[in-house]
Amino acid sequence: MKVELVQWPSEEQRLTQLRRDEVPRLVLVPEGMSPPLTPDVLEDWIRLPATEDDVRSRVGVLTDRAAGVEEARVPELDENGLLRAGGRWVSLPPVEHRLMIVLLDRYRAVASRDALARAGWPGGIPGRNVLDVHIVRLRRRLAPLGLAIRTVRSRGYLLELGGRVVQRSCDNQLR
Amino acid sequence: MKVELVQWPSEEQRLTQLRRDEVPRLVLVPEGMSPPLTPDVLEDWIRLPATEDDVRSRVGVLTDRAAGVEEARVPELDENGLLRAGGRWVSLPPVEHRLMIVLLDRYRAVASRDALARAGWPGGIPGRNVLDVHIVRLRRRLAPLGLAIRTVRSRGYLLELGGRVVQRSCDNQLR
DNA sequence: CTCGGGCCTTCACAGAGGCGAAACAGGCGG
DNA sequence: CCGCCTGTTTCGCCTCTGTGAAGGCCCGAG
Repeated sequence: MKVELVQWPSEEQRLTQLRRDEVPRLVLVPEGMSPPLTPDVLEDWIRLPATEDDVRSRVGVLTDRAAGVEEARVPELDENGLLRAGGRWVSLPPVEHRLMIVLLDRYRAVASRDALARAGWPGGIPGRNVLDVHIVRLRRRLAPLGLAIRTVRSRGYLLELGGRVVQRSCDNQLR
Repeated sequence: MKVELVQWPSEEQRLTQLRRDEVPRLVLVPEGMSPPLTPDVLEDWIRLPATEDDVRSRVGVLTDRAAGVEEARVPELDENGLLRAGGRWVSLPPVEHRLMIVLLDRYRAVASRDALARAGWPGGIPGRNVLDVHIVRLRRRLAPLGLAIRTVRSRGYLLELGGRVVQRSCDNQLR
């Protein structure tokens, strides 16, 4: 991911936004101004005036760290129905667990409604609407992890990284 | 933990040592010299000459990060039932001691109710509800240490750092 | 263009269980 | 006698799941 350069303190609002979106950023601090400090590993700052090499150095380190964070965002599902992604986790109930196995197996590709239905209900699908409902529930559960299930009309569903990590509320979901 | 100041490149060997020991460190880089770069979050560098304030700022951030890393360390339990975590400790009664051994063994992963029951009562589980009650008691004892036991419904429990993480179903809340 | 119908999304509800937690009782050691 | 540890009972909330029903979106037929 690209590292953003932020003027301080003139672009304070933009900095807040970038922090919330977990975008790596380098804050440019003019002489005599005290820097904004945070333990966030995706943020660094540099005192102006600075050489281009020094800026490049700090940007490079931030890029490496962002790559590590990105790596951690790849979801993993364990045998207990625990889904981990982006350093967070949620537990999935039995049905959603089975659905997620299929979605992860086809990660970033389409999982057909049929395959999902067969995986979720090996003994036969109870009702025509059940799958839809469970997809909705799964979506809500996945949102806090930054994952999203996209609909591919009349084909199936597709699991991928969501737009951005949504605040820990279930009300605002990404569509 | 104290942040070490390292001259570069004269103290290169010391820097290697500090990296290996995971000691937070700030590398002092003379003008014209390129800094040693690493994605390690416990290391930072600053270009000389620098003001004392700037050094203090970077040292402060490193201190915060080191505190975070320290906090995240796996809790330790000795054979006498003394549990240490986050700089504090509590003593655990026999049953809870045995439960905690299992929880720590599966730290941050699910420990099944079954495994916990077998560990807590090797001679057989007295009642069907005992485990729940002891988990509640253990929770209360662990809270002051910043540890939390999360429920993974119908599967077991999971020990992790307590605090702000809230994991609930998104479905039935707030109607 | 407009209408009708798939195809999805989401809400509301109810039954069945899992779990949480308080309250109570017995035992043991100081 | 008092305090701590342990087991038991009980009450009630919350979760999981399936079902019904009310739209919304898109596309082809007319």
